[in-house]
Amino acid sequence: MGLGGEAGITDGRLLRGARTRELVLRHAVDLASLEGLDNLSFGRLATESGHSKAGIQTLFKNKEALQLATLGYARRMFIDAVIRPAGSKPHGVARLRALLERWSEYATAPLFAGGCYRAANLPDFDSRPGPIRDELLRHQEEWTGTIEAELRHAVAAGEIADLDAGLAAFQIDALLCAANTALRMGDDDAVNKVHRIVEGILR
Amino acid sequence: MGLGGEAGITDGRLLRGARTRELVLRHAVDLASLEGLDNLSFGRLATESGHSKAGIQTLFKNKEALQLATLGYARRMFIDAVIRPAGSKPHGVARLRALLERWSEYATAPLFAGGCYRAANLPDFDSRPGPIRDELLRHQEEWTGTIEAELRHAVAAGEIADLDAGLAAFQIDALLCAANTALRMGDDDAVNKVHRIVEGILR
DNA sequence: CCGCAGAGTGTACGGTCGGTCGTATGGAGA
DNA sequence: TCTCCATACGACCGACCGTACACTCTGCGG
Repeated sequence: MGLGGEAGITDGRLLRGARTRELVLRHAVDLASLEGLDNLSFGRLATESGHSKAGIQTLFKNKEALQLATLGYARRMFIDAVIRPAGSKPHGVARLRALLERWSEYATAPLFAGGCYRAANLPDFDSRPGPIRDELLRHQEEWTGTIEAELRHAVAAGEIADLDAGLAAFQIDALLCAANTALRMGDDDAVNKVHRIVEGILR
Repeated sequence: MGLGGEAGITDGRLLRGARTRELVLRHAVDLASLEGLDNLSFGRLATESGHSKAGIQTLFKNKEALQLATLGYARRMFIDAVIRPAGSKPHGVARLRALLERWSEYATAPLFAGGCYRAANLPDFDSRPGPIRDELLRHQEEWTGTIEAELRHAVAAGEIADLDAGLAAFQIDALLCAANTALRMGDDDAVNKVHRIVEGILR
């Protein structure tokens, strides 16, 4: 297992690095969802992972690279927790419902300590151009793209009435993000709200 | 004019304080919408406003007090720009449309340099209990509450079909927040998207 | 065996942060 | 006039930040 891509590594040195890199990233991803990507710091990650600050820095060159690595790891966790499991369902409303179901668990249960990493960090970086914003936007479009694709399948199969798939995907993602922060604020009914509204959209 | 509440002050000392306080808050509000409330700093505000760091600190005691003052000032700006102008329209869909129209301008034009201050900071503080989160939640409920009230008026007057006003308000606010970050990411069509979806909700 | 390379450590540097002193200025009120 | 008080300032503190440099250790390839 492991999301670090350490599968094909035979070199013991690189493998050791990949292991601690993943161990650190596991903490970093929680911190990023709790307090934001730019509240990550080498010193803090070092203390909480039992390594030295300089050691962490050799693994992730500079802070921006650390942030990008954290983003990549979070994306892989997201795919494993939400997108891949839904892949067993057939295209259309079935897979769409599976995606939303997995997303609800993903946003509720402590996969990330602070909820969805995208919803937590996109508003932070939407006014700061740069590689991190670009990467976040890429993840965002990847997610809304999957929703939109399943909506198109559903329409093509006649499972739901004809609609603007792109517009509906935008709408659904907006609901999910709002539900994510509502959950953090103690609104336990947020998931139910999304469920009701989306069922209304699917008629 | 002025949002600092310096209207009834006759004491020259307090009046001078209120003036620079407002001058500083004007900068603080832009910074808070651009980079978040906790990226505010006394030193930076001091440099950009031409005062000394200690001088700013005497005006706002704590950093937390500075953040709360900034939140309060942003709220007053929001009310002046969005809620009050719509007050001239009659209750129901008319005022609701006016609210959304003003909100679109509010999120597009540079009233706040980084867009809606609430949408920018709520995801930041949703996992950090404390007075700032509480205040943000209060503003949020105040806003969704006004939307919900107009929806109820519209239903009662028979202007729109019967619906769950609370649920619809949650939905509309979700769309507005999503549109706000979409605007920052360069999606010029975001406002139009919201318009189309909301018109669908109002049938 | 040798030399290279990556992981990991220790140390230091310059900078910014929030916060706290002591103090000076200048209006308000006695 | 004298006292009080809020504004405003400069200097300073300890903490943390990101970064850089000079190491040691260890496993790989020639």
